Amino acid sequence: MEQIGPEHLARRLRDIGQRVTPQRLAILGALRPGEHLSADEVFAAVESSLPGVNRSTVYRTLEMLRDLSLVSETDLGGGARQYERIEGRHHHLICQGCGRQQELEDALVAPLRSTIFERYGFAAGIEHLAIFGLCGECAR
Amino acid sequence: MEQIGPEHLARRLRDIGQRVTPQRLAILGALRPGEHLSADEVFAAVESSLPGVNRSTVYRTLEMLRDLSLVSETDLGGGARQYERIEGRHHHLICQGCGRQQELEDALVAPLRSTIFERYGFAAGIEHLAIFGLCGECAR
DNA sequence: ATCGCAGATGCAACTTTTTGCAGGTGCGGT
DNA sequence: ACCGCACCTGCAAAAAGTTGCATCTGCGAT
Repeated sequence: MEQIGPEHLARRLRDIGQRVTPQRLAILGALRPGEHLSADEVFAAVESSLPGVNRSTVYRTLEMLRDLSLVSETDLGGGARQYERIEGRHHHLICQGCGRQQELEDALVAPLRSTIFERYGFAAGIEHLAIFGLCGECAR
Repeated sequence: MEQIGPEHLARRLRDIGQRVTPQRLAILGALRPGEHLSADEVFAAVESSLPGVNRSTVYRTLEMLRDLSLVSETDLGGGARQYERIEGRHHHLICQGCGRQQELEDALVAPLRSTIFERYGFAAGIEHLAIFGLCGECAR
């Protein structure tokens, strides 16, 4: 059971050589594992706890957090991308027929990661994959 | 060696129950395997061969072609998504350190597709994966 | 060949995301 | 405790992508 607090986040940022700013704490604090938010929703949440924050700061910070693998960014083609704090790898199967989503355990994806490393020496991230296709029902 | 012409594309569209329109032929015709274009570049190309086409038509058509797996859509985080005609599956390894791209054969990804199908009965597309991470050089 | 209509397109407004730049601020070094 | 400056942020404008609606058009049925 991991407790997350401002100091925890601050340490995590500092550990990876990033500056700790109120904006970043607020943005990271607005995200939690298992909850998908759009950039705009993040903005709204941050705005209430720290008025005056700019949209572009939210976008830039989310981009940075994505690059650091602290946050996943997923484009479900629905007009706005979804952001989520990463706490352990997981993936989604998205049916293009009915739109339903299903979680996919990382165990199935892990072999791909290792194969890629063996074959290319490439350390693949693959923190959060969005795999599109057709579910059993819709395939018929 | 596959020859592609307007009639070929038309047949392909009709086969999957889609209407054949000059706009669609032009858009599909502007794309070719191995060449990544942004939506705007597609628009420019189409515009010259078929003046008056609207941007939103380009976006809507690209979206449809993506859903039909005729075209791949990839977000390389560089401001605009890249589109490419699919002729056989292939994937990319993208290094977040140096930005270099490397092709990844589908053979390595195919097992994931089958595992997902066995386990969930889900027919995954995965036509064109963009996998981020660190190449051998940058990992050091 | 013609008709009818579901599906496509053009248009315009709107939302979402990116970018250049000027000023502000965290934090390592003193 | 204070300085300096590289890194951040806010701002404003532009670029990229989406949507609602009225009109148009491919194509199956007549």
